[in-house]
Amino acid sequence: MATDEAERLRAVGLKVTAPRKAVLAALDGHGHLDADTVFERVRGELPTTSLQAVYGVLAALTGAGLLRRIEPAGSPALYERRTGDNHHHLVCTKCHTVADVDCVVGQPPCLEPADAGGFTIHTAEVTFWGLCESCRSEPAA
Amino acid sequence: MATDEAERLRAVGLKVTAPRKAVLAALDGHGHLDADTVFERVRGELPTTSLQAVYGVLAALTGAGLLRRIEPAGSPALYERRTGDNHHHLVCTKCHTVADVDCVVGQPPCLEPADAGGFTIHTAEVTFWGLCESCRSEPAA
DNA sequence: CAAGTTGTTTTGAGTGAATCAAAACAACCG
DNA sequence: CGGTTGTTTTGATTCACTCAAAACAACTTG
Repeated sequence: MATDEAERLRAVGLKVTAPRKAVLAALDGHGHLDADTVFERVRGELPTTSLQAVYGVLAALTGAGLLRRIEPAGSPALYERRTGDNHHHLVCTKCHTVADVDCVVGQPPCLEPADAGGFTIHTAEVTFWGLCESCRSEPAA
Repeated sequence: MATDEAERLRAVGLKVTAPRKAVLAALDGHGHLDADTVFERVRGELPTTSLQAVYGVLAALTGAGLLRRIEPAGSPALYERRTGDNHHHLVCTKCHTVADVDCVVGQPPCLEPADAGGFTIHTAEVTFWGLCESCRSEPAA
């Protein structure tokens, strides 16, 4: 549905613009994209869009809770459509591919530290590092 | 002990140099420092050291297992002396202060994902986000 | 302990990712 | 349809980090 994106934008009180719809569409179904890749996809159907607009849109959508932003060490920031379901990530140490994992144990936020050291915690983020299937079967670097 | 650093360098097969000893010393006791802060501290007692040397040293020591490097979203890379004990981190969403927490549940690596999705996992990294004590008592931004 | 080899540090330039700012523009309200 | 508010474009800039070549210092060997 083409208006699906417009709906979601309105629902969080954001103005409906072509770049915003295009960014939402670009991230649909596909897992984890960096700003540059989103930019390329958006350009495909909306060639006047600038990279800065994409950064602005990604920031707005992340702020509004429509997107989640993750920043695995060694990769540029990645954006994904799954939000609010407290899933976590697997990152390949070789090719930096990212996959989703569902919540590791129990209820969100999944974990409580033994001692919070005076902090008021609101989020727990878990990143698993390892080799993905295709990198494991390739000759070692 | 001034030779303590030299010992540790030799133990992992690295040449003993003044910048390396100074970097190890700069990180002693203090929790989590970025490259620039390490650079400033090293400069204090070894004024000819360049920032690039610090980057090189940090990379060498991290590679040798003498330091651990963490990269919380929104902060430059931080280095710490605790390694191999599988502890995790608390990061303040306001001031980006980092504190240590011990392993959350059971034995290292603390967690196993429900479904590894074909990945061969070797590390689990947990980051807790929240407000530190002093940021909580300050007026909100 | 002097010379050579290897690896480190300096010096200087360059990159990628992201941010900032001002002007042109478009969405939504009435 | 006109005005206000917020978005996007255009262009420059920053920050953290990396690359490369030449000068230099640590450990080894004779």
